[in-house]
Amino acid sequence: MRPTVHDIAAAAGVSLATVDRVLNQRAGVRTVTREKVEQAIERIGYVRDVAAANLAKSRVYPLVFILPSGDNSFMRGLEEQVRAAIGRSAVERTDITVVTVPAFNVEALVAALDEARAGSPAGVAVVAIDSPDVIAAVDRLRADRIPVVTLVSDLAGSKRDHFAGVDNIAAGRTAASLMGRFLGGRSGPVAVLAGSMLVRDHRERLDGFRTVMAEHFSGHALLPVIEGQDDPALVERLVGQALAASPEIAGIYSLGAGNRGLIAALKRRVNAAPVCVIAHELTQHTRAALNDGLIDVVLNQDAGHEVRSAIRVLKAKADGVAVIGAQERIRLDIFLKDNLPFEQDSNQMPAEGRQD
Amino acid sequence: MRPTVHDIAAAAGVSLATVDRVLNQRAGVRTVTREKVEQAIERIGYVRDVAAANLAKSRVYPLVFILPSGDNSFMRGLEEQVRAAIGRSAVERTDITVVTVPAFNVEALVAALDEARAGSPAGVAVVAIDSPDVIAAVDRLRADRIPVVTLVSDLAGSKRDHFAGVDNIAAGRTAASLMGRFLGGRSGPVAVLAGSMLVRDHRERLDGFRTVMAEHFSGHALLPVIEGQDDPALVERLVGQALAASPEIAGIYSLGAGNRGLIAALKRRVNAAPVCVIAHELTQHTRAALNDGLIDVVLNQDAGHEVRSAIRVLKAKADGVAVIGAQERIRLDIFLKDNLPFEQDSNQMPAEGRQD
DNA sequence: AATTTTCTGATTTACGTACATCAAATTTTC
DNA sequence: GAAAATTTGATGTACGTAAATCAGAAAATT
Repeated sequence: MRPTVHDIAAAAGVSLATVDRVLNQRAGVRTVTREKVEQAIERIGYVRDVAAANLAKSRVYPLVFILPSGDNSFMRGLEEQVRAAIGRSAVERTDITVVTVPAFNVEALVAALDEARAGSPAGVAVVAIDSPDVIAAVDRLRADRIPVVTLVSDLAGSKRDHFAGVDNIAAGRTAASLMGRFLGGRSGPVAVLAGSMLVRDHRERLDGFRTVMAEHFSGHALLPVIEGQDDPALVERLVGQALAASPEIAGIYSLGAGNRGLIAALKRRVNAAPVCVIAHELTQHTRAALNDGLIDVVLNQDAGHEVRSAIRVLKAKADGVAVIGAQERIRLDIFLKDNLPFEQDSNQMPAEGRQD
Repeated sequence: MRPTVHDIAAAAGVSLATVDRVLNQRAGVRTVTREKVEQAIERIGYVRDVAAANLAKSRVYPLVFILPSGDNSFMRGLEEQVRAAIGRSAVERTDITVVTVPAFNVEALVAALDEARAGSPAGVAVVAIDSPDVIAAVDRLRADRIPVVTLVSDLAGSKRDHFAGVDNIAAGRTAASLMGRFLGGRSGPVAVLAGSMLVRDHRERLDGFRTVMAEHFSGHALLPVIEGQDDPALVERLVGQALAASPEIAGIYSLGAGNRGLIAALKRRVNAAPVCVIAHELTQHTRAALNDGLIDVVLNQDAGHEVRSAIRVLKAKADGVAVIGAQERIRLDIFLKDNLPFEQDSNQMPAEGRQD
């Protein structure tokens, strides 16, 4: 049987009330007594029963998720996953608010962070923009002891507790490695398509990609980066221009969003040499393009995992409790046509999960 | 506020005791009354507070994990992950027993399954061998209403509740796709190294690999499958012979274990043409070989995820509760040198997880 | 209509922790 | 050494559910 607070009291030779004062860091305990209790806890190996504690506290975790608005498929998928988590809030004791702010807009994001802070939630998850103002806003939250998790794009230099997203430098390196090998003997330059250099994830992917291309595949020149602002229409226009200007392009690495535009531009090409295309994020568009052979590789981060991980971490931080490190590492999925998972409605409960 | 059992009682106009009888399917409630209560539950949207229920029940989940013995690195890693889970058992209310049986030994596995059954645990997780006797043993467990999850290798045709492992056909297809593209223009046959055709995961990987090679890369002949019994010494000998017999080999797909032997055989080659090597499972050996350029790709399944998923599913099945489907899908990791995760001791708690 | 059987209600205790109150004991301060 | 301040103990209630007991009501059987 697992030891309880009563066992601590007996082992330390004090009353239950004193144990409670020590456990919940309440005032009114002499240092000697406190140490006696702490030693007893150590000795008998007491671990607080979090479920019972939460029950007694009627604990709920008010959380705020701040996401970019707009019709970026990946971000909408992310939002959908947050809403799925809201559906589980009764079970998970969460009370989640979703706030959306215009993409790449520092001011709006700072305002949203400060507003979240005013509500003093148990934690905040945010898709960060890399800017000193945002860092300051995040640090204000931390100063109020509100845990913060960055989602998808990290915020280096801030005091955020955790980053729930993939290693974007590794993602860029992987893209380059696959690109170089898939191109094999073929020659020709490689184009890079990004959203904006304002967000850290895009910058990091580019860095990783450039490094490996230069190191191992220097035969392929890199064309100047195309910044498409994650906007399909703009992307389509810019990629069309690039393909027209350099018909000998051998590969395209799309490290941001707006892939609908890329796919449209690729479809318009006729009788042209094959291009190796590597893109990010598995959406209905990239999935279809992968199946059609228009895209060769999709690098993906599982939005559902990221959201669930962010929630677990925020709850743990709010309780000052440990986290299973390996479980919270978000992995980079590499999808070829051959290992595409079956499409599934993320809100749908699996048949196997029904009550007997 | 979330509705409780008291609210059901009030809404249905019955007593708490009756509600309890309905909720816990105890006898002594007329059908009409039962329906009245069920409707009330539906109407007010009651969800059982699992934490409180478990507390009241002092519920623990005795689970049995049955794994192959031997020095297969992946299986030992799996066992380590189970032991890590045992370390969390106080928090997770589990009581896990690990049983190891000789690999590829149907009789021993059946005996272990029957012994587990005798202890009437809350669930059993098993690395299955594909055999009618094993199917029968699993179905005996299910007949006793003991949930069964197959781990790593599935057991088609059995009544197992769930499979915690990767899609091995997709894994084989992916291996072939990468192999074909990495070989690019190069010619030469491809060798396949398996452990045993007794286990379903190996057969499925082979099927997937053959299909895609035949479909898209028929220029590369497939040499007869080498069965190395997952034994490094045997593998080294057989691969050495194969390389000597067919020096023009362009690629090797190792779909089983015993990769230490493969790596040793590769290292012994000098002044030979490059061979594209794709192997399964990230262990210290394959990791080193990947870094050294001896192996090009490692396909991996995360043992920690599989174990945690198996536990979650078994607990959920034992409680007759739904599971988040997407969370329990075990993904195929594709590792190149460039996206290798940092090595980390799986038992080690991350610094960030410590108490403040 | 009387009896047996089956259902339902009322009530209590328990799970492990949190939190509050009040009295009693111990220290500290002057 | 007495008064004041601090520390500790004893006790009870609460969280939401499980499970048990026993009395009483309703239904089914004779």
